[in-house]
Amino acid sequence: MDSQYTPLINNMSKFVSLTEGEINLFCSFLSLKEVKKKDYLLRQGEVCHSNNFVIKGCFKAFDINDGEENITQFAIENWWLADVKSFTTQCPALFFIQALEDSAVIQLPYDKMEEVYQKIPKIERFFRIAFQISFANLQERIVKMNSLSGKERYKHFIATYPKIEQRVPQYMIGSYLGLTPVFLSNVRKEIARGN
Amino acid sequence: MDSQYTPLINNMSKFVSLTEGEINLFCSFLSLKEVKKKDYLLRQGEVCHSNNFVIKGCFKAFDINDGEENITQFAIENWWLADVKSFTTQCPALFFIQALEDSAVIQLPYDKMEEVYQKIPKIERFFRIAFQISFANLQERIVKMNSLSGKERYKHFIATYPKIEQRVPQYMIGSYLGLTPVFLSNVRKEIARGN
DNA sequence: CGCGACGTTGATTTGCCTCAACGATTGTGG
DNA sequence: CCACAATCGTTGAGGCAAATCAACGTCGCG
Repeated sequence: MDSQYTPLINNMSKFVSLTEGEINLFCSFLSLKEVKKKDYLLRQGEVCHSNNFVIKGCFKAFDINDGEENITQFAIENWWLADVKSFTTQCPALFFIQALEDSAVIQLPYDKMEEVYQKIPKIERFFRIAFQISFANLQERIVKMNSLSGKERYKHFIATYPKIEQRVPQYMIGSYLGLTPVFLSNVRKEIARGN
Repeated sequence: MDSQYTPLINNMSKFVSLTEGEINLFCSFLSLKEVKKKDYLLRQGEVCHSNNFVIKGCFKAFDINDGEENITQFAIENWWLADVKSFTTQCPALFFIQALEDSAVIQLPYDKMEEVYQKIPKIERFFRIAFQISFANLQERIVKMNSLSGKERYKHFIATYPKIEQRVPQYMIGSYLGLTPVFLSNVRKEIARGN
């Protein structure tokens, strides 16, 4: 086992231990997709046909409201990324997903999920755990959105996701945090002097 | 099968179909807990030992920040409720969970989860689906928190959760939406005249 | 080189909060 | 069964955090 899918297998081995046979079978459902900078992995209104695991590059997931883009998620190497609602129910996607760098993802297609779960129940276990943890993380994020000021949210972000802070423009971090670029610039100036 | 656990079994049958034997086995892991109005199902700092399914009454989940309570979730009949992070990792809970009415929940204990998943894999499938959908819903909630004004968030809330709006005080809905009672009162007045 | 993308700065505006006071309703003990 | 205290919602005045508007400097890139 030393394929292009190794990073994904390593990620899953955190929660489930797959046999050689299971790994080979699982990999037969996967495919690799490269996405050039500024290209879209998904557009609002389309159906999200696959769950994606980032092995290279960086993405943003966002919607557009009154012409303003509103980022809800970043994803870099070893993150899963999808419009989960659209992927789950095969309804039109709420989000655009766009590459911020030349990127690559491993794709797990919706129409193979039932077969995957049936043939390799450990995969369903993996996603049970992954979604459970992801849910807990979103809950914490909501708490912070409601209880912290803009400056506090920014400080928390750069402490929590230093790798993202280095790779994406400030104004996108602002969008993720619900702050304008102008305000974020002022916050950064304040922080630069001692808080 | 016509026990006190029927509402829970009905809820789970939306996603998985259990045999008579599986139902009986599953029910052997459950217990019923009554919670009087204003009593706590969980306190911040405690470990969340069970996942709870509300069969009667109403709860709020909140944390306290600078003495201000900050509600992140309501739960009424047929909702699941837990501090998911604490339940998952058995770390100290971030949330208080308090009954707003005389209530009752069915409890599924953490230390039985592995056994349940092993003996009844369909249960793990159920929670995979449930957490996946819950995750999608939280993602949508974050989008709305970032893109809607206070008035819009309130209008969306009462349209989406009319039953909760009728049962809990306005100021708690405000807390859930990140708004003060004073501001919410003004918003309601505006809405009462035609928007 | 020239243009677009990005960050910064200053001036002004606004959405929402804080503070304070006041009804209305509910509940509770005497 | 009444008196009194909590609880909850409302109203008005004033204040602050963050948005908007506008202009400008810098950098990278076609």
